[in-house]
Amino acid sequence: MHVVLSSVPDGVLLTPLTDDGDAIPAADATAPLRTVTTVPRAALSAFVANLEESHPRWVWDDTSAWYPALLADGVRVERCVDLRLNHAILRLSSQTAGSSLARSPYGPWDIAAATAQTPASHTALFDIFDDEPEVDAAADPVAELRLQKAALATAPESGSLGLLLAAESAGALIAAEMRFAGLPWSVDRHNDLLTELLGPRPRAGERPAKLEAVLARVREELEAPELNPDSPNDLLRALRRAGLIVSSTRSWELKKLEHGSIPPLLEYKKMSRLLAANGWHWLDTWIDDGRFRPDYVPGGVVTGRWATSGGGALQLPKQIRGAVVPDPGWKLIVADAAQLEPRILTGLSADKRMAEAGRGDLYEGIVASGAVATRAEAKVAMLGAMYGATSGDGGRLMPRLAKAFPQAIAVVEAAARAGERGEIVSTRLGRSSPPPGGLWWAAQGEGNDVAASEADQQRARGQARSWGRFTRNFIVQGSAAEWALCWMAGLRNRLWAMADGDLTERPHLVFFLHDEVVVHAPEHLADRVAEEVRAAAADAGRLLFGRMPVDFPVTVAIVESYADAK
DNA sequence: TACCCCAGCGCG
DNA sequence: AAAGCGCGCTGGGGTA
Repeated sequence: MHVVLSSVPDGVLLTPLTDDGDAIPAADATAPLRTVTTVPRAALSAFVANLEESHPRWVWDDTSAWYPALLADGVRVERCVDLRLNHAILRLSSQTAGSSLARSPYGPWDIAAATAQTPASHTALFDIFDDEPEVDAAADPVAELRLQKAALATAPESGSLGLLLAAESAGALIAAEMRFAGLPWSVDRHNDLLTELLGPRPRAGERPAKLEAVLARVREELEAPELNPDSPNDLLRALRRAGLIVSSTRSWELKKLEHGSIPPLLEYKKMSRLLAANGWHWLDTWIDDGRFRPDYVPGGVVTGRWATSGGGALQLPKQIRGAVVPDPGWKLIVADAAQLEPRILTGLSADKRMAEAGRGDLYEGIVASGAVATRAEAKVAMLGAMYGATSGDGGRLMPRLAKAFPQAIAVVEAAARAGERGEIVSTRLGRSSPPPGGLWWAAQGEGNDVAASEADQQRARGQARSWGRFTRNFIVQGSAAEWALCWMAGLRNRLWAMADGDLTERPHLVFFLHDEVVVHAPEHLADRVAEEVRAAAADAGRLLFGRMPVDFPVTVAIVESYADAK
């Protein structure tokens, strides 16, 4: 059974539907909810908790708008349909391009997708709007659900695409649950780490002692007593005045220089970054009650990866991971999918030789195949293949990979060529890349014009290749994101089944980082959690690639601190 | 004051 | 090692 939730003036409207999206037949006396019902807001959680016993699929416009209030009332739900997230997938998927949904004008269900994409350069969707689209208060979730079901029915691979929709929605539940539970964070540990690395917390507006000390050395070496090291302009001028030839103040460029100012300057940059990004101010702002609660944004990246907003949750530097510690009597189980993206490529291409190389450590396997000499080379070559390296070590080594594993490399090359032509590519489960925007097509048009200048042609070629690198990576990164969603969704169910009680009394997910998860669990269950993590990974591999023998090994660490995991 | 963009760097 | 994917965040420096 589906139960659709929507807001009405006097509360929440609940519409029970069959799994096909039809009204519950009058003759069906077994349905737990048989008629459209209005429930006051204050009574919603209890009503949902009660109905949850019959395992319905809750349907709502936006999980992040509905679920936190339920969680706050102690209500965890098993399944949902997040209409906005699923709409975004169906709107763009090549598989549903002919559906009514894909052909309908842009409306309220597109807002999430459009706004999520505006900061990036992928403005294809947003180009369609002249202005911010107006929110249609009457956007009917029942009608939208039916539109989505009809769209899915037109998909040639409706099983895969349906799996993606379910996984995306499960991800939305997980995101809300992780925020609710929070990542256990020790303010004291964090403060200790900062004090050790930067010196004691300074008064407002002052630099910590250790920063001040290295800065003094930089100023002395550069003979620039007034230098503002945080201003790239100022710093660049000072470096040049000292006779150094530099084009920027990037660390990797500075590292190549021989000068007394460089070591303290690099130290300063490292420390100053920590202070600005994850210093005391961050601690005051983001840690509440011993928990870090970032705002996860499922589907926030075009490829289907999650984004976060606020707190920089996906960029927690390794330096401060020591502050992530479990509650007393609990453990952190940190699990990382080893070499996920190359293994995803193995599955996408069904390359048996690469699958064989991936029996153990994939990079060692590539070395053993004779393609390259060292593990480091194997890694660089693999990354080069997936990102589209054209020069450097990656560009040099990638052709050797193509020789040893032609089937796998052909898949990313084909995706790149498609992108260069402005075509759409899709992930394993059917998430499609956005089309290139109007500016891109305009540049191609100018470059192909008979009267095109050399510069026009170069610009067109450059942009075409750039879009090709995007589509090349899209199929791998996007399919990896799907694998990770399936992994987490499966793990979520397994963890729930391990114990009784509220969400945070059982083993539960507290962090997710593209190919890595952290579970917070009572100590006596930690070993079993580790097993479930591995089993869920194997399930995810089968969900995406069926009986294709691709291994997805997971490294698991049971630790007292996130910093202790590898 | 409010916003915008850039440079730089953290993560995968 | 420094070119090749996807992000978010900060402080500087500019404009309105």
